[in-house]
Amino acid sequence: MHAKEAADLLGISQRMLRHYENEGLMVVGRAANGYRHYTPADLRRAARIRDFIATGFSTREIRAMAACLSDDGAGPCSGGIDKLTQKLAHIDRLRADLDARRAAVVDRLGELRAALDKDALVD
Amino acid sequence: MHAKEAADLLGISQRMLRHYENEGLMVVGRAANGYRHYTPADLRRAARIRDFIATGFSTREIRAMAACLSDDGAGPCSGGIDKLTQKLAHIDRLRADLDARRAAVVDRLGELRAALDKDALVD
DNA sequence: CCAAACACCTACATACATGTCAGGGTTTGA
DNA sequence: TCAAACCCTGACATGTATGTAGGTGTTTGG
Repeated sequence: MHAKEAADLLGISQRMLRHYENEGLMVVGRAANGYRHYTPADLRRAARIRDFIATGFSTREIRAMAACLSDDGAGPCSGGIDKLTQKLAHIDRLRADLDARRAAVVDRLGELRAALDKDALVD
Repeated sequence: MHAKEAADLLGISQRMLRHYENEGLMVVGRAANGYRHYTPADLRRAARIRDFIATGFSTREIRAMAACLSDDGAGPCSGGIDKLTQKLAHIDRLRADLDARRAAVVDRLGELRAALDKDALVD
């Protein structure tokens, strides 16, 4: 599949897709006319890169754990496990935090609605 | 507590701690001599910011959240129920996003560990 | 009282994600 | 065949995280 369709599917810009290549995170085949051709495997790899970046990894870090990117990424990805585990801790802390804050917001929303209802009665 | 101790506890640099302040993510009290004084609440807030940043959120995004999520956020959030409801939707999307990301990371981690175990058997 | 350790601030520097524009080729449908 | 829609490369631009260095005041242990 061509660049635009791939980018649209992944929800990122063609610019970023090219960026992944420039940074050595993936290699994409070309058609005779020089156009990039994204295979399903390419899409999965790009999606992983996208998620890694969205989760705060730099291209440098991602490159260092390239083995974690391929579908069959069994290889020496052990360094990646540590980093991923660390990242999990961050995410879990955030989740707990968001839960607590969400509860607080829900509470305040309840208060405000109660106040509005009371006002409505007075009106 | 002073800057160095706080930074060491949080595992970040004093530079970043100051950065959080410059970006308007937190306000830190000062002693008479001008030295910053970090309270336990400051430390918790800083830890949250640290985690948000480590997980790929920008100070801009964090700032936008802080305005409507702080305990006393009735002020800046006086826009009322609409804004809060909007924020709530935002938070819920974030939660869903973190859930998905976490699940993906857990899956990936499982695959990698399985692969390592298999390698161990062969050894 | 002095030196080491810390604090403060400003500012320059680097790395990276991303956008966008320029200039130029290719595909494709009407 | 012509225009719209794509593709490509390269370069410049911006926002943000983070380090580091220079210059200077403060604390504190010996």
